[in-house]
Amino acid sequence: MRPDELPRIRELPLFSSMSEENFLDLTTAAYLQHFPPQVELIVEGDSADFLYVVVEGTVELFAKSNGRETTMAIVRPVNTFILAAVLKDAVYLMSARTVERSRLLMIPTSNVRTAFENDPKFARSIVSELAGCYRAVVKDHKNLKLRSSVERLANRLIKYHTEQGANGTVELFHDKRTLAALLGMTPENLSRAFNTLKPYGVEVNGTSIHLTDLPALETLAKPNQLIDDRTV
Amino acid sequence: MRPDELPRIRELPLFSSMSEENFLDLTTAAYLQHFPPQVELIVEGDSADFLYVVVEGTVELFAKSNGRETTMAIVRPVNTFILAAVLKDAVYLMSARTVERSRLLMIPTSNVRTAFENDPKFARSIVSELAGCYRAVVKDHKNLKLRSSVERLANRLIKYHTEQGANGTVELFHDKRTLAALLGMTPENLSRAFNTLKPYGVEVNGTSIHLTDLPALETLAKPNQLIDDRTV
DNA sequence: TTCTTGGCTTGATAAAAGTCAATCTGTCTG
DNA sequence: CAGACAGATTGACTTTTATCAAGCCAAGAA
Repeated sequence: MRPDELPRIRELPLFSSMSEENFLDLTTAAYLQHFPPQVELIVEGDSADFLYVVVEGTVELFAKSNGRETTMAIVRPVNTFILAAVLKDAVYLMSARTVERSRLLMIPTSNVRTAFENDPKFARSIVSELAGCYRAVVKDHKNLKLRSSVERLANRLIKYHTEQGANGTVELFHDKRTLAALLGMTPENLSRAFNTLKPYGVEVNGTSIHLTDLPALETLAKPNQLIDDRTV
Repeated sequence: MRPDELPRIRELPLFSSMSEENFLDLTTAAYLQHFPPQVELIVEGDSADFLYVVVEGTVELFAKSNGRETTMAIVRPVNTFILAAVLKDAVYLMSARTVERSRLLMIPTSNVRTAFENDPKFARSIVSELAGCYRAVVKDHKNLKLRSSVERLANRLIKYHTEQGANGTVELFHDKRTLAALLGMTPENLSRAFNTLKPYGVEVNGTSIHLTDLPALETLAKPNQLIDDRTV
């Protein structure tokens, strides 16, 4: 890893409170690497060798069963993935691939666990990160079980809109087929869901979406903090 | 708490490796209490006051949104619930109610976090427990996104069958409406799904189910370790 | 016993979502 | 520039799932 990149990593919530010594132990063992788009980083069922941190780019977590495939999550900077498998020394439950050219920090499993034992503050950060991941999946699960596909799309648009500055425009950072899989529906159905939302002020232009009647959209979507708010 | 009950708690994976001193600190602050059936223990949105451990009985975790309700999980002895909310000092994402008369250990949030700071071995157990919870939800999510309702039922029956000794009989420890909600379908649809499975050797008798043709059922269900195996 | 009750099942129907095939559209490439 | 291509959309249709209403059945109460 280039030494000038260390400070950026150091600032991440996961690492900011640990001791300098333990941070160096972790990072000297780690790799910071570029990957081209569409590279399979890990395959579900393999044993966990590295903890991954997305420093730049986008990573898709997906899962397969019985010939079907679905997107589980999109990981953007700066976030980790497959932390739970690393901590349990278990096999991955999800596969991961890069969506675009990405820069990833890869920390060997054993170093993560050593740092966890030696540095109580790092242990605290790990737990906070892991609990956050848990709560994110619970929210996804509630979303899927309690809402129709049109409602999921509407709420997702409102969520992105808020996160992107609430200026009337939403930019999708992944293609629509991925959005469809993320929302648990087919691409065809996503198209139709967008049409259903047209009367509620949703104007689609490729990956750029204008929301011209947010109150109407919210009336339909009925957003719920305990599902849609990332920070809760 | 009665002193003769301490040893049983002590043996739980979550507590077995922590120091005697810290264990006593935790348990003197905790309450071990009986609850009748159908008591609402916590409500989603409330802030996390206690970590709960189901010592005896059954607890249902559920969530509501926009007038709809679904079962998120059934917690049986000996397991914890809402650990993530406690560790993040956040609000509950799920509500909980007793299904039958149950005995629960309630540990105040602040004591859990103190013990986490003071006892590295307890911290290790907490992380293992939390990672396990995370992986359980990921499996549930995969189950819901990658399978039809009949497949979910078939796999659930196989799972229970394995866990209960694989002797040809499965006993449901919750009523069918709860099973339906847990599997993400309506009670009517569960009834029909059981009918669909009749040709595959599934004989229903109230809450007791016989599996007379496991190979056929497995051919239909296509069980997947990375979804169905609790221990992976 | 008879009545009531709640959970379960069944049937008819409707809505939601998926599938398949065809078409469109913008981008890339030769 | 034309052609190829991938992603997106649309239409027709099927399957899956939900909804609503009615009936069944076993357990508990009078």
